[in-house]
Amino acid sequence: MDRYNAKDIEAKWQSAWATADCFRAEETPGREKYYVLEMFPYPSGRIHMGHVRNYTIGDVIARYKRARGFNVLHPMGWDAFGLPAENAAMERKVHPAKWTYANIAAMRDQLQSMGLSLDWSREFATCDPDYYAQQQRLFLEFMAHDLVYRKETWVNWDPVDHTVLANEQVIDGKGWRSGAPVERRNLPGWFFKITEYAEELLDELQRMERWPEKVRLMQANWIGRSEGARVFFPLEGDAAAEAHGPLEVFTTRPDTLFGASFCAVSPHHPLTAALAEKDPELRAFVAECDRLGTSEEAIETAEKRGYRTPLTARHPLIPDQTLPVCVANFVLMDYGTGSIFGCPAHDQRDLDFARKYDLSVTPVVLPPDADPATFAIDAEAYVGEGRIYNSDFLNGLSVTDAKRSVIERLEDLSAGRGTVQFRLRDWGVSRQRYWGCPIPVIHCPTCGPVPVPDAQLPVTLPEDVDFDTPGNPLAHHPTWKKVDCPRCGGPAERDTDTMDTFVDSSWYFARFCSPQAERPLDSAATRYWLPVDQYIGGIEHAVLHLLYARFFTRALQRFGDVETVEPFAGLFTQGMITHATYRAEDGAWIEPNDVMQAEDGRLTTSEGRAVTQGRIEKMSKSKRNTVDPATIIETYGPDTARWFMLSDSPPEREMEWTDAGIEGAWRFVNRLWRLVEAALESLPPRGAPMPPVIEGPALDLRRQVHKTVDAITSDIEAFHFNKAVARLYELTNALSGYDAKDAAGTWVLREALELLVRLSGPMMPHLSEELWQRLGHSELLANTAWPDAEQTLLIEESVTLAVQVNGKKRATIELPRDADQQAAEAAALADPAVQRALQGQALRKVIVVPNRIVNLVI
RNA sequence: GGCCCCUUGGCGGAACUGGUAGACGCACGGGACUUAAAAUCCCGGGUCUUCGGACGUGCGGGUUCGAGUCCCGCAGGGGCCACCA
Repeated sequence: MDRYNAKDIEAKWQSAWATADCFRAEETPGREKYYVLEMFPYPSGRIHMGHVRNYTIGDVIARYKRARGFNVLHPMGWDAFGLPAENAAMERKVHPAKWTYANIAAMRDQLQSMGLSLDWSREFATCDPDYYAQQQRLFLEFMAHDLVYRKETWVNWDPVDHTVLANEQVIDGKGWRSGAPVERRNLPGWFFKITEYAEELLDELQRMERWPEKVRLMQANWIGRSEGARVFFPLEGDAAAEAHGPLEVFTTRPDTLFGASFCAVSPHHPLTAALAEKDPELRAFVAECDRLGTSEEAIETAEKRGYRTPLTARHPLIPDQTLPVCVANFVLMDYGTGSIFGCPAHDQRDLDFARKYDLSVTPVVLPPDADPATFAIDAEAYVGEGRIYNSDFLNGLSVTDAKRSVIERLEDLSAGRGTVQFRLRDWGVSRQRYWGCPIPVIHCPTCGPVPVPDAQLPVTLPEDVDFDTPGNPLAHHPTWKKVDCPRCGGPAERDTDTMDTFVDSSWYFARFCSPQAERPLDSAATRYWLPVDQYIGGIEHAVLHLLYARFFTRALQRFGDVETVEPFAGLFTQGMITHATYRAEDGAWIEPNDVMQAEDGRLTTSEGRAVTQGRIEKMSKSKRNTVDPATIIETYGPDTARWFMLSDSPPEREMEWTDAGIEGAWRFVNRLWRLVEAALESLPPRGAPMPPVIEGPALDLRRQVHKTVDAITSDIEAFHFNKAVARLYELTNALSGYDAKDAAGTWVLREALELLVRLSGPMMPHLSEELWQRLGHSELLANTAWPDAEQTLLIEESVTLAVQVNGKKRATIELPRDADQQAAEAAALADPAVQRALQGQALRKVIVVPNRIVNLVI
């Protein structure tokens, strides 16, 4: 008997599927569709284990749904713009396009070696001019629908690389590449109006039942709805400022208004700018605030600092009280109104600030058991519940009632109003980079920003660019940006920024419906295929990508391109792949490949250096604890890799990669092979009629097989792949111990093996396909329907019940299914172990749960 | 600092709405086959035990005939957000 030859067999079936073109998806009206999508990869050059897990899960679902008769769309593409390509250009003198497309070719080969049921005819990369041309059309649609606007804002600026950095690219206040301290700069850029949909994006989360609770919660927190009030404080002390109108602040604690002791505005507030014009000291203060980084560490260690302006603010509810107005470094311009009132007694930041600048601290919320005469605030603000006091008409109210009451009063006096504030900000998409989708706008000195006319699209990236000069290669290009204004014909310049790569991934799933369409989307195709029925990817995209895509889909609906507002009806977030880490004595990380175990169990490198094993951590290049999937697939074949990925750990949890684990999977692949091979000769021909009588071990096996069909079907539906794997092991174990005694016995054996192979199909497609052929089938397993369990075989004739005495298990009894209470009680009482436990005492109560348990209470 | 989640053998994990805790795999131990090894096959296992049983799902309490599952408190681990007023 042959050993399973992974390489030949797997290549054979991959080409058979390709020849049969099994996985090409076509719109078939009237046939129920199912769109399975895994988050498309960044073409770094090689796939990693996270990809293997992601695409294995997706492929199980896609193959299963196909077998269930759905018209499945399962496409693949490349999230191909981004900074690494520019870094490669700088470091290796290779053009980003060349580097990216070479990586795509290499990764496509690797993905194809996994045997995924993908429709490769729909493949595209976001850096294809065909794709980004359509994205530019969409950008112009956003402009036409007033969903994108231009403004100046504060960004992280790397003074060495001359570029804006995303927050994630600022590490400890320094640029991740240059290491230079990041500055804050005010730069113009384009913003998508995602905040226009804040309420809708938040509300709809409640109805997205097929999304993980965790992701919905993270998005809800990110959108951050707060109820509160806007309050107007009339300003005094400077004619210009008074003309500016009252100071508008946002608060979630209007109930503490009587405890206000100051007002503070952001260093970037217009009022600050107005005052700074004639106040050099204030200008210096603002400049200093800007030098402080926006990194986590900088914020944590930053001291609360303020600058006292000559202004005072009149309290809206206490006519004879005025409050000092400060510029404070902790007030953010882009949340609320960019200004606050400070109530030090009930807000820790305000308290820190008040103590430093010696401002008054008046408690207005009395904790439940506190004495109003003695309650005082020391170093900690009181933020809990309580009764309002020191607060005129609010005295005696609860916090909640006081909020309502004070808002009513403010509204009566036109001194404020109740409002809802979101944490979500508009999405800034301009990036000062080359390898991205050019923003299709021309800046004209007379006409302002002018959209590039449709006929002139796409605005393509120039190829002759210089990466040796720091900064944006598009801005440096000698001719690219110089154009005539499409409106007045005068000399003008292109926008030299490109779009955030998250824009590229915000609509690719819709483009897959009609990847060659002349317009961004073909509404007939999107109507048929969208929403994505099952989206699968990493939890790291819980907020940004998934929120942007939800926003985009709403915009696309407004443009008439799609019917749905939610892009992903079902979302599954897979866990990370972990691996043990190893370090040499000098602390250097050692790759698992280089670790050997000596006879005495000690670990060394191949050169004999001592190695210690560290914690099990997420696979990462920095810890060098990665395992290359290409090596694994080369050694064991894709089915073994896929099988191991699905075994043991539930897919949403972390999965530890171990050599023993992959070896175990390899053993099972071979065991399944041998099981079928060994049985082939004794089997009746394919399609032989079912024998009239099946009994004894054959019937038992048949019951188990059909129960397995039933169980695996629901396991796959529920993403419980580890349980499906366990059931296949159990069935295999049963088959190993099965001895076919007669014709009925071998008939059942054939049925069992065929079902075993069909159930394995989505998980180990190559092996299953080969065994299916060896069992005599000429039709591809990939084109074979999912089996149905024989319902009558799922019902047991006899059941085992546990018998408890006072809740402790004392025995088990066998009873016919659905035996009545008296029979169950009698059988329980007849058991010797039960009698021993009862010790002749009278029963006080008997609980019988049919087919489950008998509990005797004495 | 805020919000959320998790905790079951040596390990990963099973256990549908409260009803036989530990399926299945990994690792381990024993045996068979072999000159031998590998591969393969079979068997074993929560802990303790006076062999009757006792104790066991992070810890302490509660509800219930019955709790891994529900409730309260605590501890440990993890995640996300974070000068968000």
